[in-house]
Amino acid sequence: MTQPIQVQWALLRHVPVHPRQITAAELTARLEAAGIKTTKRSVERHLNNLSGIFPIDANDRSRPFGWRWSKGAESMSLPGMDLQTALAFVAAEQFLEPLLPKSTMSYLEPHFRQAHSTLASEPDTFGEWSDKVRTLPRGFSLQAPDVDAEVERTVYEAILKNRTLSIEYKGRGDDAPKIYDRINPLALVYRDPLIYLVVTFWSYDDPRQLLLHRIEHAEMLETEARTPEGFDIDEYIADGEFGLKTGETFRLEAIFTSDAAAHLYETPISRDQRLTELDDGRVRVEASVPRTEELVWWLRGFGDQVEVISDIDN
Amino acid sequence: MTQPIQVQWALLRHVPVHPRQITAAELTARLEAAGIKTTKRSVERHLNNLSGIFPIDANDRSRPFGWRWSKGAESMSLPGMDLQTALAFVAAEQFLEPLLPKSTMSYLEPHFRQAHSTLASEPDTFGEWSDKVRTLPRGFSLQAPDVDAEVERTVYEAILKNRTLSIEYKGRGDDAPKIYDRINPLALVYRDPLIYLVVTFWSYDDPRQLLLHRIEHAEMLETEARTPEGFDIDEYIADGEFGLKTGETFRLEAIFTSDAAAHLYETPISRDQRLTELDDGRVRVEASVPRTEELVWWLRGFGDQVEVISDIDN
DNA sequence: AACTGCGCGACACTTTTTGTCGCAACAATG
DNA sequence: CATTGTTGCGACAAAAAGTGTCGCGCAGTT
Repeated sequence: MTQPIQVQWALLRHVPVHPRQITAAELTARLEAAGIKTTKRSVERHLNNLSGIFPIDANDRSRPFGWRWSKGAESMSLPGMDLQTALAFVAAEQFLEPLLPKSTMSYLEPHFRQAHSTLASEPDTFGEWSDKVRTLPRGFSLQAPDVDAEVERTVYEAILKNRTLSIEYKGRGDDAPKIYDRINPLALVYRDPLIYLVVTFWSYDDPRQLLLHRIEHAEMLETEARTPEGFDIDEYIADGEFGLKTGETFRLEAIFTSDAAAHLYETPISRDQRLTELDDGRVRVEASVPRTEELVWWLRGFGDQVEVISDIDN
Repeated sequence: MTQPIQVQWALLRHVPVHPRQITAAELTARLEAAGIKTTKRSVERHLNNLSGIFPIDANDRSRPFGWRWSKGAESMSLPGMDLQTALAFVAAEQFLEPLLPKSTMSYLEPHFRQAHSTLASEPDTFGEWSDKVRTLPRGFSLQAPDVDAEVERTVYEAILKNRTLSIEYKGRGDDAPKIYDRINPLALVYRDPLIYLVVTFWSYDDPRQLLLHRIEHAEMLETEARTPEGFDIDEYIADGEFGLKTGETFRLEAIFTSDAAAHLYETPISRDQRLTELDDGRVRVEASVPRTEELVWWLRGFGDQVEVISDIDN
């Protein structure tokens, strides 16, 4: 017979979070599949028991009771979070905030909360940890649009299960959403605060991009999605579809003012970067880098603090 | 009497990860403090038991056995990770990779691994999830320096416990590290892939910045650290110490080419942004934004695709 | 009104857990 | 090298918890 803790542990792991739920019978089957043999009755008893210790509860509106983790349930990690991990999470949280839409962040929220409470409960700490940690993201941050949580859930599930979708999509400038039926989700591309869904319509083969936050409603269909022959997300991106054409590697030569060059000592452009201080105090930089839009952007950002010698515009 | 699962759970939470360890006696005390009354013997028995189910083991070299989570122990979260959370972690991982030094990322690693295995074991999935998710970080990415793991651990602990440090620091251009004794760690600032440690030396009051990856060795001392009167990390940053002076909010007016303006429809500069399409197809943008370096950088990045009308240089 | 599926109490039985005691192994000490 | 204090752990009996099975009664549904 399996040890009770094992059973309980398995149960805790198989109970889903709030909106979803699972019946005792289903749980019994899952445990069976995982190699743990029990009866439904025992599962019921365990669940009742555990609900007193962990934030899980039964939804007794649906007749075969639906078990689930309570709404605001904290995440608990094993092994318990240590100080370093907690700080890493705090930094991650601050960096990600402008990069991910709120709804996506909300899934990480329990982990961030756990990090906070770990730091707060660390013995011998003095003063507020939150007065001591800051993140300064580089770059200008734009306002992130919100993604509908339900849409996000459905789309994610469809893409992983390779199913077609029926969606209501409101393009820029459209007054009312249009309905698209039988679209094939191919890939999900996170671009700063935007999430793109790469799809094909119907039985067409040319991939299109949809913005996740413009999808107003989504429904997963039963039909399996069709991926056009030879589609490869990396190739698709490399083709410049997201304005990110990756060119060949070339030798960049530029002269930076000493201020502008300062951080190149800490964070080189490339592994083979060479810095030479010139007589006038400026710094000559040589490095092999791929010819990308991002590079051009980066260099332009310096304004007249940098003089580019090699031909970057191609 | 407390339920056995509660005891076991508490034990699992209090056992530290590999390099650190804890004795059965100490654990008993901790549980006692947490309101769980048991005997050392029971704790021992539980630990022995749990070690068969979870990756925890006893270091039997030290005489009072030291219990700990095994070296490569996977992280296990409760509630179990669902699909959405797993995808959020994957996106987070890809975004953070260029932003955090390796050693910091390594603390998040177990969670990323858990996300991967969640996605891999999701039932009914078709094809590889990793062929379907990509992140395109904006901005040019530089090479991140590595931080010594031991240094990171020590510094983090010292800053949270408000203790002084003794460090060996090798400044840029220095041949050999210099030793600084009795420095007071004040704050930790994450700046893209760099981590700054804001400190004061000795009994001086002016804060200085050290780069974490330039610290070659660190030792936490017993003495309590001294924070200079009135030090506030936010003020310190706002003073422009990290090249991020935050100016007052002003009205930005600029004309973008329609290509460059495209994403402003999705991600506005500010909540009050107003876009007007001009007769020549270009787009006039008006928005209230704080006058920052980052803004100037961002605008310069567009090159001649944008014509700035308001005076941004102050 | 009859039916059906489900939660749950009850029961007898099995397995775990618990506190206590004591022994053997070990480490440090004189 | 004997000694002394500590530590892990086996043993044991009592207490508690977990298990499989059965069947009653409560809600929806037909």
